Amino acid sequence: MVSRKYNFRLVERKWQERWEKEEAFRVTENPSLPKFYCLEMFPYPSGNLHMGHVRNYAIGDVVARFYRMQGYQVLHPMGWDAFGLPAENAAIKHGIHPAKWTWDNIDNMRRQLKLLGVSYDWSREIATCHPDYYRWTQWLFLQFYKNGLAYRKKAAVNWCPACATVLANEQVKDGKCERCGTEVTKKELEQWFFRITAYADRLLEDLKKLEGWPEKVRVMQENWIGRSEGVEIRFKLENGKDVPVFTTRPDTIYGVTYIVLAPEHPLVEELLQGNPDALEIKKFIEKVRLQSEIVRTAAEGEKEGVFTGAYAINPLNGDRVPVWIANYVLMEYGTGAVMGVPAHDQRDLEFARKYRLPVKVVIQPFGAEIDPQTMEEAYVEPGLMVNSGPFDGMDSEVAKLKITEFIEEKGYGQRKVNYRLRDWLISRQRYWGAPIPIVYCEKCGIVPVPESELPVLLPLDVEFTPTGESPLSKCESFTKTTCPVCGAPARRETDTMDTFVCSSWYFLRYCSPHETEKPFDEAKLRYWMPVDQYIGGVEHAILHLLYARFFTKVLYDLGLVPVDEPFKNLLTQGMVLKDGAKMSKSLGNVVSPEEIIENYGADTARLFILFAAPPERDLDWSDQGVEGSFRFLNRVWRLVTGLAPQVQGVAQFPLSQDALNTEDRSLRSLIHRTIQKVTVDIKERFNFNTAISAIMELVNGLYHYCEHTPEGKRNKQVLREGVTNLLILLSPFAPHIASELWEQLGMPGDVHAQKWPEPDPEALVTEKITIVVQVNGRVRDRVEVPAGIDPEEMKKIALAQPKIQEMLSGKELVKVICVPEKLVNLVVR
RNA sequence: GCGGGAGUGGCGGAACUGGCAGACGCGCCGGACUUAGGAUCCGGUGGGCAACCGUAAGGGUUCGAGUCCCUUCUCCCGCACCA
Repeated sequence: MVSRKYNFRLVERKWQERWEKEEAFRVTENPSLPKFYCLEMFPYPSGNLHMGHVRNYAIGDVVARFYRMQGYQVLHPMGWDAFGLPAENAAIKHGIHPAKWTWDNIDNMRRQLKLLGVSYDWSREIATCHPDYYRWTQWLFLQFYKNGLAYRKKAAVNWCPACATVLANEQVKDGKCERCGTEVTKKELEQWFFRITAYADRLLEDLKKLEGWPEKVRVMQENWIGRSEGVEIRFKLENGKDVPVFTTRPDTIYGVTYIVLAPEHPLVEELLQGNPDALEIKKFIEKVRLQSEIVRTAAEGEKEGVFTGAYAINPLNGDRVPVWIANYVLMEYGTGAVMGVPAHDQRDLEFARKYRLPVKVVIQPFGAEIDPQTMEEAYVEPGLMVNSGPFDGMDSEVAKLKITEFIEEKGYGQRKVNYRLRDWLISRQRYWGAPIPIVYCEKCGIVPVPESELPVLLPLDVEFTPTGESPLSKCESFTKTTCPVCGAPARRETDTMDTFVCSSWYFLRYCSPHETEKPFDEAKLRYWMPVDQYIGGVEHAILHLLYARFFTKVLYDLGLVPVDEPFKNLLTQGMVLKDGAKMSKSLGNVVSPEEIIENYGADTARLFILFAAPPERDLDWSDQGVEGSFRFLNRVWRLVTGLAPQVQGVAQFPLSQDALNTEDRSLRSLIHRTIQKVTVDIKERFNFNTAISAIMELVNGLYHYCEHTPEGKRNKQVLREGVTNLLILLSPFAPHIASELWEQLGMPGDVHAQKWPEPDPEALVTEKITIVVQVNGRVRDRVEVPAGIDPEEMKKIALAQPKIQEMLSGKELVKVICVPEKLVNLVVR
């Protein structure tokens, strides 16, 4: 029985229920099949799906369904990045417990995801806030700790007053909190760090392996890690102490006219002893410390400094240079001290001019001369060495190496590689996160919680106050404990872990989500890892993607994970915009996925979002575009239901091309060209928009065939071939309607379980082709010729065309270019 | 400033290694069917009456350039006193 109208609500509900009941997308390891791990970044359970999610999961589902039909064992899981601040804010604002808020949100979003019809193996669902999960997050923390990769230190850290917690460097954007936009301040706190800098080199080096990643993301990570090679040189202070400075320009060392320390530099204190201006200087230091990150690190920011009264000796030429303190030197990078070379460094020049410090040129441009008195811009290019003792006359690029060698020989310093990357601050003064499994004992100090006592459970009966103070620190039943080593009364760590810790290993957990003895089963990791295709927003280019790589490398080194890179291929999708702007409540341009699904169905929503733009590009939401996609699905529905009586029960005989007439052949050719195009577009190019347009052309072609061929004369086998392939090709994009029509045609099995078709080479062969005839590069005529035509023959035919003859009369034929089976270009004068 | 990407009809976007610019869709115009059509089906649709002109602008290479090279402009994204 065939229903006439496309009732998407009925169709979608029916198939969603069936997939759920049959657990249609559940997978297990099957060593006899090739595997494919398709992963989309799991969402934070904010409560509702937004269009960005729909796009992300629609893309992922096309990939997953496609590979499944290609015969792969496809792991396609979903879960929840469920710890985080919004849950806590909801608790403060509405008095709902973060746990309840989170779990309710998860329920709602799971429901919405199911409305989308994404082919997940729901049996593998995980939530990072579940004790069965965060137990292993804690366990991993302990492994890091045992291996010296988790440590505690006091440092000036980023503090977000609004979130009332510290932040990692990666989570500060333009001096503002990446989450809430509040200006970040500095706070001196003792905090937990992960030693990601120990992996800086490998994180950088292995980017080269990630050929399946967008160049853009690799470059961003490269810049973030910020490796620079240089020399650390010790300048001697007059009190006998050494000040090491880091420079990438040892060739400019003879041009040093002063030394600058960061205001936080440990030597500052003693340098000021006995200085009558010490009070003034300390005031300056205090002022700089209070300067926000934005002011202090703005490139165009005013450089400010004070003279300490002390001098240092340049070890290479014995110059006595003043030691200054300035706001533009950062304690966190290098040694917290730099050598000032105003002639060859723009920042130093600006500083020197302001404070009337001498400028000394030590590199002159080849064939030119710059004057230190009048120069307005530092000369940073290579050139000829001058004023540099034994190195005079050398090319500065050569001198760079020679001076480095000289410094090392003399013991003035050594080569050094510095990174911009800092260690990852993972402590958060918040409640809704994985507790750091550490106990502080008066006698034993920092004591890790024994693995057997994990998880350190988050207590549920805590109080939330609007001040944002960590509820854990006030929860005595939690903080009061005994030392696991000596049994004495002890205090628990009350900070929780950055949620990025939780998301740094979830892709491993999916491989064995119910494992109770360990975080993951190695045999299963060996089967599934790495993730073959990872899909998500580019906003995680540094944060999550760098952390996840770091975790994978650490776990690889510990022998726990068989791969050292987690994500083989990465697709970063563009944003979903409305009227050219990001969808936001304040702009009032939010389109709700649930509303679209309600009015048009999930298939339409998915189809539109995949058709409107290639995945990496931003996509502007268009209500009319949605209408168009909806119209197309209706067109498919009418076509297939209309043809059903003609193709039902028609056997799929091997077709012989010879038996077909011209129309049948050309339809068959279209069918197979479509198969070819859709396959390539999904598999090799991720161009879902063009894949869908090819399917649309097939539908147009089928309509066209029917219009021009009366029912009695239609070739039922070709029609059947067309309609069944249409549904198969459509099924990754619009799975519900494809499933329903497949069933209505009486085809055996489910469409999603069909083998992905391969184009028939015989059908792809066309006997006639149209070639283009150009005169002087301009198209002048088109001729139909037999395929496989000899180039000489092509030329002859081209020249014989009346139009061409006419154009050529009275001209001299200079040259004939022939692209076989494509075009003939006649060059005339 | 440095790095990455992008500029193609009224709009979203096609065009693999240089070889018919504008596929497909939206919108618009016309026709058919209709009591009606905002449904559906069919046809048309870069500009110009034409020769011709058209892929941000200018130059170059080539028989031939949206595609390759040089110069410039605009927009988006990332990083930004990192020594």
